[in-house]
Amino acid sequence: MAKKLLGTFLVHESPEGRTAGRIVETEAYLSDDPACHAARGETSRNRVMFGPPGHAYIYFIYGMYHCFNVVTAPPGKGEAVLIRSLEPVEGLELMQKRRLSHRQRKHQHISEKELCNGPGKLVIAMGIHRSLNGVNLERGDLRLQFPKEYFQFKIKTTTRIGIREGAELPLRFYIRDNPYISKT
DNA sequence: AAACGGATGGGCT
DNA sequence: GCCCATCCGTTTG
Repeated sequence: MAKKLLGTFLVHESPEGRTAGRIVETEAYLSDDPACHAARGETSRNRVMFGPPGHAYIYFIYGMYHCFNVVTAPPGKGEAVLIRSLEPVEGLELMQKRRLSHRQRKHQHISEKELCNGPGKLVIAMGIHRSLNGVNLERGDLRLQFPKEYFQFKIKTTTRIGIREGAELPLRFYIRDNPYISKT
């Protein structure tokens, strides 16, 4: 599913406006994987990971940021895919405004490449709020939209970023040669 | 260009 | 009390 989500569009219709991006980098977190929040059973934080697939799992990290995931396993299993980078497609000015408001030096410009090239960054740029934790991504303001036309790309597989346990597992995927990746 | 440390607070043992 | 699926501004080479 982490590979299958590459190329898919993430769309958010918010009161401020509409933003959209193409998913270009993902990581899988599996039920038997020590880096997975769900690996040691259900808690109040990871509850939606054990719910139906196609819903949003959003969690708070490092005291300042949120990460957005898609639940990808049948109820009870506890698996999700972290969305790590988007290629900005729509609402770039709104993305810019949201990103700048979270910075100290607010006059500086953020390049298109850096708008959504990281899990914390894309959550800010897309205006994804913690209140969207658990929503169905098939319909609603925050949704996944599968592309109407297929286009070819090659998938690069690497190890995941920012974890200790399970760091050797090949569970990070990105579109090869895409310029909007967090780290190559 | 890379390396480093501070910010900042919820989750879990 | 330690850990953490991160980002940013500053320092160093």
